[in-house]
Amino acid sequence: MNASDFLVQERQVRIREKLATSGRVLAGDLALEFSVSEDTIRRDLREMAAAGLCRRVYGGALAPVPPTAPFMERAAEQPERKHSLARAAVQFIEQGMLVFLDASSTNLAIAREISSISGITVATNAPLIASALMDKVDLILIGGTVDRRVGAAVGGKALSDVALLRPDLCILGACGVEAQAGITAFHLEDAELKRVIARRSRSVMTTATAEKLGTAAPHDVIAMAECGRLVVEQDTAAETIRDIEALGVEVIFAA
Amino acid sequence: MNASDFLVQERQVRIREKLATSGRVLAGDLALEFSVSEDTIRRDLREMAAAGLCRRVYGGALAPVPPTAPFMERAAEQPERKHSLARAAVQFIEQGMLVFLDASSTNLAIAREISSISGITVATNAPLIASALMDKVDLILIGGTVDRRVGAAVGGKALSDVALLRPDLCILGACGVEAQAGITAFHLEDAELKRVIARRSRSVMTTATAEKLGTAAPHDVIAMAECGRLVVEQDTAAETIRDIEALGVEVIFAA
DNA sequence: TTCAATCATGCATGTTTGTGCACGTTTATG
DNA sequence: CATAAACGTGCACAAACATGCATGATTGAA
Repeated sequence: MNASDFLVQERQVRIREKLATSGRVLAGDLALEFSVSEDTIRRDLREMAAAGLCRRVYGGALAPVPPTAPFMERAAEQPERKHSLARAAVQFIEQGMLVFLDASSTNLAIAREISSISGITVATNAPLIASALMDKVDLILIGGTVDRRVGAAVGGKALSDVALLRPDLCILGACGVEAQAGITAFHLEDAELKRVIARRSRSVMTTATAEKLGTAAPHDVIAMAECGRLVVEQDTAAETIRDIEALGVEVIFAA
Repeated sequence: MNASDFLVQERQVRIREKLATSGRVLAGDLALEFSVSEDTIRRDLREMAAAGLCRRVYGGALAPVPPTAPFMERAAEQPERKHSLARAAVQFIEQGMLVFLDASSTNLAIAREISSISGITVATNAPLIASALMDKVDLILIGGTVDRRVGAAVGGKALSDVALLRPDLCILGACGVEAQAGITAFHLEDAELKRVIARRSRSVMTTATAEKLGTAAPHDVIAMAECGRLVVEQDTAAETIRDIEALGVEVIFAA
């Protein structure tokens, strides 16, 4: 049947190779190249996307954005979903508060949303978030060596600096959120900083888009139970929510 | 259908790149470049604007600059003049250097220009400059309380942090540059920080657009003679240049 | 071998998405 | 005020899409 017969796995490996080299792939081209129907290619791509090996787009697929990519890149990904999470999160910020905003694309959305509130102070280790807030609120910049992947200062200097703060509210950015593993970061230094500031804060809050929920990442930050509030999307699986609420975490639904 | 077919996402990424480099984009040009109708381009731009990735304007779009400290408002003023100063200044940055970039609109232009150089480390107290450099160079962020007028950290914390650095090159932003008064800042804390970092640097450089030259501001930073190099525009008055060169400062003309 | 179960695939179906065009409105500029 | 360019919107159409189903190949146990 297959003129140049490929096993499914072979084909998908070839697609991955093409993605790695050119960064993009068209369904039509692939169908022609492997002499299968576009339907089959689409099935492949769907499968691969589910495994995080590519990003499905209309017409083909793109190389996956590495989760360690500068978080600004990810800010563009699902703006309206992040925006609704941000709107929900911002409601917990009250006048007079000292808020710590961790580095994350959703927190950047929060920073943009924050415009209306006055009389608050925000501390952050992320230059992009700081830029967005500079002329809106009183701002404390956490310095140190900037990690390119995280997009924020995370070194020893940053650690000792955040240890001087005592925020009323800490909004963590998370790589993954899972009932057992807790809130996770991508590397150790980032996790360490998140842990320190979270422990020093009067309350801790996190936002989680669907794809982050249930994801376990290598380094945990704090146990789920230590996070007071979690903002999730409306259509989040009821089971996931039950697991998290069972730990005493207040789950907030974004509009 | 598409002669040089682009996926939608690819096109938008390209537009973002163009925006990042040139700061502006015309709908007509883009339509031609990607061989789609202007309607499509407009839809893209509208979408991107909704995500905060650009600002829609009549005829095209501009790079997003929602935040701007007072000093940054001037960044948009005469982009091409600042750009040429920046190009001239960047040539003095060499591989392996530790460069301190002070808060100023011209320094933001320098940060944007710096893309090509590799193997350098930049330290800055300005979030906007840090944002621009984040994924280009090794970055040291100077923390502290951010002064809204300056657009950078200038408090006691920032002061003690810069005292730990020993840059090869320090590029100062100036409110005014005058042979007698020297390089001046707008308020005391800013001046103090500039002075400390300038004294600690192996070499000091400043850029001055025409309107800054000869301007005396309330607080001086360092005497003109302590500044090794001054980058000025081509059409600067010969008399001004003579006064400054008389103090042993090397004057560089921007192309 | 034989038969059933599983799998990959193509095709037909109805749906969604991106795009261009026509229309009337807004905007910049002389 | 006049004019042309840029604009937003509704509409139409084709391409890309998801899904269900039929088909033929492959596998594994009887």
